[in-house]
Amino acid sequence: MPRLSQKIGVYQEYLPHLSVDCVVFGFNENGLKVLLLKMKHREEWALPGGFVGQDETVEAAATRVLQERTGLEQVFLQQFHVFSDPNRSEGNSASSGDKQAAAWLNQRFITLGFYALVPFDKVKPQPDAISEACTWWDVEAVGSLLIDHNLILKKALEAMRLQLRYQPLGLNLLPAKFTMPQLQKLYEIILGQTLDRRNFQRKMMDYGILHRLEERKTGVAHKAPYYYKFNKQRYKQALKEGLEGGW
Amino acid sequence: MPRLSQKIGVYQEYLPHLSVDCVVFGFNENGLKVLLLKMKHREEWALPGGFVGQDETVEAAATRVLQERTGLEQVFLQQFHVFSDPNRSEGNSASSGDKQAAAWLNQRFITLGFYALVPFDKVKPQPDAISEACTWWDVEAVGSLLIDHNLILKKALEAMRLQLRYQPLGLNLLPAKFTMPQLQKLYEIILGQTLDRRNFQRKMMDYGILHRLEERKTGVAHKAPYYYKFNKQRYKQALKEGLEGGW
DNA sequence: CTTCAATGCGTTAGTCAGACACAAAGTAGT
DNA sequence: ACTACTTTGTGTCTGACTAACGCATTGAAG
Repeated sequence: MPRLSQKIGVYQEYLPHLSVDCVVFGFNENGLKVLLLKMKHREEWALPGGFVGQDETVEAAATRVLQERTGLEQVFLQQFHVFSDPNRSEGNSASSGDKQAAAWLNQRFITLGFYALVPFDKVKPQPDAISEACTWWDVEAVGSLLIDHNLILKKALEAMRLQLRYQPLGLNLLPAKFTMPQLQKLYEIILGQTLDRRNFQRKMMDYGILHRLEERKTGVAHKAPYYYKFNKQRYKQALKEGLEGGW
Repeated sequence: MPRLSQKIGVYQEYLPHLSVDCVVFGFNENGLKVLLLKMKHREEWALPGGFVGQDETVEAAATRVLQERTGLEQVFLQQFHVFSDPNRSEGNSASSGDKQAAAWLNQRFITLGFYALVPFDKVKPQPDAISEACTWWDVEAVGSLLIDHNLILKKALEAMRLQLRYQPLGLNLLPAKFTMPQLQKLYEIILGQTLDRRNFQRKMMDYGILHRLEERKTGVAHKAPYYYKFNKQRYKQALKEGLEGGW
């Protein structure tokens, strides 16, 4: 019975009771987006998720899930919370025809929440075997999600906005060369509020993680903005040490 | 992972591959302390840890571990990181006589890091079944710990100091009534730097989470300081909303 | 009752964020 | 080509907050 053992083998590759869920954020001019999956035979949409291999770090597992859904190799990934309510999957028993699959899916799962920041326009959302769709949703327009995924999304948003206060952001979301208005738009969309153009520029430049190029953007209406790029060394340093003094 | 705060022979009560480790911080006049266990037949000290029950949240598991080691019921507990390097327990195979125990302990473990803030003088450290000692260590004096526990401790310190910037702290570490110098000492010890007495007082009072009592401390040399207590309602509100504006 | 260390309260200078003004640049329409 | 309009680059002002420090008060010790 090679088929059966193969199937069993698939799940045996993973650690039981443990899953990862990824809140994948992207942004375009219309707002902050999150990548969601529509499961077959289910009403609700869900966060892309997966399991942890026997010999894999949880970061690697999340990266793998992300690679499969978005095609992206290098993304900014951050673990932010562990969700472990024993009843979190209440009322969501799996109804697969495959008994092995059903048994696996009906376990109690403790899930590790990750959020990722990805370049919206470089992502080609791809559904997995058990999904019929995989698309971007406006964060504001997300309805009722599977299990506790609404809670996971909410926590991810909080964690990301908090992190924005003391860590730089943008290296993994913007092109190598970008303009100040682009960067500001990113911050505004993530924070959900408008910011003063001039104060924003001063603050960002004072952080010392940006370098202005001589080159200006061409082909745009009105005054051509300068291009900027991140000083990656200082950027990484700021990631470690934080941006603001505090005490 | 030869740390075990539970009885032998009941491993099926726990989820496999998953553990919790608690970095328990306390403080006294001499500095910031961390609670460590000395395992039997082992050189290194270790963080108190345990496993997650089949029907238990990870927070409940950490709380249970803490209760067993410190006797405390209500503590400030915070999850801060998941440690999942497949080789993290490299070179630390369990050598228990109990084969069942050895099999359990030699699993690969993904551990959930929690840090706790507890009132130093109310704790009665108690070793578990497989430990010969459980005592406070000065954070600065901690030597080489079991497995990756030095890394866990380092990450916990970073997470706690970061959290201090935008959340109030002290409710769970200080007596109900305390003086301003006491509170300042706490902050100085946790942050690892001295602070200006007068500016500290102003800043804390401006947060609006403190209430000064009429009562003054008695029996002290020199001028008697006022007692303060936390306004618990505002304190909890500040925990949720954060202390500083940012953007 | 003098000394002394610690506390309570206040003052000043420097820094930073927020709000806004104005000049420069580039496109589009006439 | 000229004007109108929009967007960007830079500077200024004000209020709030932080850091640094001065000084009087308190209470125990000698």
